[in-house]
Amino acid sequence: MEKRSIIELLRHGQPDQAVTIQGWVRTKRELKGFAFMEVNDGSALANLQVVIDGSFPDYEAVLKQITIGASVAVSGRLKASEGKGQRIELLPESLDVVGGSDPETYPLQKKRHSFEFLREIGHLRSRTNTLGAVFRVRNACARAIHDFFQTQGFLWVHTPLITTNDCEGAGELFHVTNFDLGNVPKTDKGAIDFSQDFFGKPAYLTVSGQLEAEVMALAFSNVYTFGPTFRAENSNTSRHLAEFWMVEPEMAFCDLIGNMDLAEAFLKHIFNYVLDTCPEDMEFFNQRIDQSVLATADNIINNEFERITYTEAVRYLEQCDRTFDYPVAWGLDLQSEHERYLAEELFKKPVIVTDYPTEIKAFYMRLSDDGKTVAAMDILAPKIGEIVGGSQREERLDILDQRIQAAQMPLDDLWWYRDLRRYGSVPHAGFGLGFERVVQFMTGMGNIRDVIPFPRSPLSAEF
RNA sequence: UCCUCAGUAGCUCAGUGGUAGAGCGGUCGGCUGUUAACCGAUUGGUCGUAGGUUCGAAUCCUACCUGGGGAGCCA
Repeated sequence: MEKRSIIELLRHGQPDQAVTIQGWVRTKRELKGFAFMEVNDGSALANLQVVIDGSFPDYEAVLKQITIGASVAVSGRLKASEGKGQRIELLPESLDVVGGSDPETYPLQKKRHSFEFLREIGHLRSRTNTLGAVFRVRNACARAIHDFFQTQGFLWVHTPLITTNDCEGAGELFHVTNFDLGNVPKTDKGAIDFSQDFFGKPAYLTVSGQLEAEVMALAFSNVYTFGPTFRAENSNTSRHLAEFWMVEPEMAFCDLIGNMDLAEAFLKHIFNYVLDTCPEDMEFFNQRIDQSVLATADNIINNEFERITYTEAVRYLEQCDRTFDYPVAWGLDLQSEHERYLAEELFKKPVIVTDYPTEIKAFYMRLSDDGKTVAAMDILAPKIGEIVGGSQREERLDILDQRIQAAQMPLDDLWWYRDLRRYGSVPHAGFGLGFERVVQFMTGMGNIRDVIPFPRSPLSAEF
């Protein structure tokens, strides 16, 4: 008998087919003279129902071992189900309880648990319907990302996780050191002597692969990074993690329009791919988590994103009949409430806001001819807020240097980045996309800690 | 980090100054097709921690810890 995944049997299994399955018991229902056991192997949201007849060898003893969470291997024949709710079921000829599970202490029950509780049992929560669906969708998203870029000839480049460059401009950094923290070398003046540290200078976990991605784009034309990034911000929200994954494409010979076109096509592709490959999981989210999930996906796929400039956005906000907690004025950054109004209420779909004031954006963004704005773009999604942030990069060395100095950053540390503008500089652009936020947006999950298997956030890194 | 709400049985919660409760789960029993099965019984608690007020505190006060929601920062 061949081992089969449960998803394969649920979709294509035929009556009388001899199969072996391996998985974990989700639930057991005993009746007079026979019992139902539902087995899940993670391949699908649905379980395969195994019907154990009272005549099964050692029926009583076997049934006692079949508890929620136990692992089992079952061989037998499929048959058309007599009951409603499933097309086929399995009649066992042999049934091994591979690993038992004490029902007195196993924390998962046949009922709905709060996500807060499930986070406390991070090693077991992936065995639940919701988290299982989340991580299958997460996998599909990751595959869609590679699929999108690879078919368009982008090179996946691996940028470093450890960096000695502390001026990437985003957030607090985690230090990387092999110092004995109880006995850190000091200079004569009492400062930490980083010359004795592993890299001979301060090192950090990266907050972005963008600058290195630019290096690679100026050799391979179109590249993307996809990997973890780290922020030591003390952010306690449902949208922030200390360790999260980011996708950062970078295109040479590309301007802001090309950047926006790519970002929009990219998001549409991911949604299309997931709807295509995880229909049951998406249906589950739509029923149990957020009843707008499928409509949202449809909205993304079938509508053009609204494109407005920052200046227009400010005008919309000033003219609307809403009162905001934070002021709206040209030159001030958009607040969460403003972004939500634009995406959720005014346009009711993703909005791309472009051409932000120079002062509120990073040094590497290209200065526009008006001298007041930069070629930046943010994609604002309903409920999630900023899901994509990107820009055309400043390719002119003299202007880049002015911007670096205006940001009070040392030119020397960025010598290699500036060199890119000295040798074969080209207009280029790219964006960053928070991977977990896409999964959040896609699934409707309210807390970002529930769309990554092992979330890291302030005071929390247990599993 | 700020604002705000919460912490009581394994889980979800009720109990707002006077003998610690329910549902679910677990266990035992019943039931010949169940679907979060159903029916009956039973099990289960240092009321987040430390102080304080009071004859008496789960309940009121203070501090701290942890978690949720919102904000800032951002992706």
